[in-house]
Amino acid sequence: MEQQFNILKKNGLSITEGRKKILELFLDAEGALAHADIEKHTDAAFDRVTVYRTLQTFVEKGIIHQIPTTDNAILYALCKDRCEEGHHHDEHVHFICDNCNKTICLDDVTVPDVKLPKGFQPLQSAMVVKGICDDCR
Amino acid sequence: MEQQFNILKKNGLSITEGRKKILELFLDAEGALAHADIEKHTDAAFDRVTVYRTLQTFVEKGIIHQIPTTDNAILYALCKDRCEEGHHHDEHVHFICDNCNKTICLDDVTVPDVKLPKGFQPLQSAMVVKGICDDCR
DNA sequence: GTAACTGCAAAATATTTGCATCCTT
DNA sequence: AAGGATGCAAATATTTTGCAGTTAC
Repeated sequence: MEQQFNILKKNGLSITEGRKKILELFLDAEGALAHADIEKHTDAAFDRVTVYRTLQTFVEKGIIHQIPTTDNAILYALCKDRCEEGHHHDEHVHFICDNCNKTICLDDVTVPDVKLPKGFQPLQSAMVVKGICDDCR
Repeated sequence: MEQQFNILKKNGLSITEGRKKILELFLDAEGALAHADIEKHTDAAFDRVTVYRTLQTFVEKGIIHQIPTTDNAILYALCKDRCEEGHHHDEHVHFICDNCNKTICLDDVTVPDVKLPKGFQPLQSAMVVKGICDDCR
């Protein structure tokens, strides 16, 4: 069943090879992907620039979201149902393994609310835990 | 009182102009600084490469820590007492204002523990909240 | 004096932009 | 046919590395 097709259609995007392929990667991926991962997995079938533009489009449409990291490499991961255009609800925790370096979306672990100082209004929060993942111990 | 001097001394680093100046910036700064901020504030008095190396050294020594962001620009901020060499305890929440774009260390807000799935061993966690800061409402 | 630190040059990487061409609708 | 998407080339920006000269201790 062409899930990629539906996602693109629903967001008013043209159905193209590149978009379908990149979307497929995300659907298949366990965790999050960096720009470099995508280039690697598509085997240079698409121009580097196209990958940049596709990722940017997907983020704008709310199909994927960005995950903050401390190593100058933005990670991207599929949004779940609650993400909508222009308004992400990226409320699950991400785990980055220090050993295998994979990033895993812990969909079942929600980001806890924190009490902010007076005057701070939260709109979105993200949490990244580093450590050793299940596979690497 | 030469606080910069003490910090460098304590960490076994040579006292140099560049290090003192960059450290001073962090001590004065409200929030976190990006590499670009530092270059701007030092008015090109130091080589770009020196800034990179100084920041790297400070991170290694546990004087500053990196803050994850989603915009391909690592932010740095002074560590508090609990950071030690090679082992950061960056356990407070960071707030990024959608309006003024400043990043603020909420030193009093600690990152809550989350219950991870079986097999995942946490070593370090970071939390970033985006929204509107106190000054911008 | 010696080891550590810095600046310069240059290489390696990463990202953005403009434009002509091709594809989707 | 028209607008959007892609590829290519090139401009920018960012980060890393090597080495020679300088500085802190």
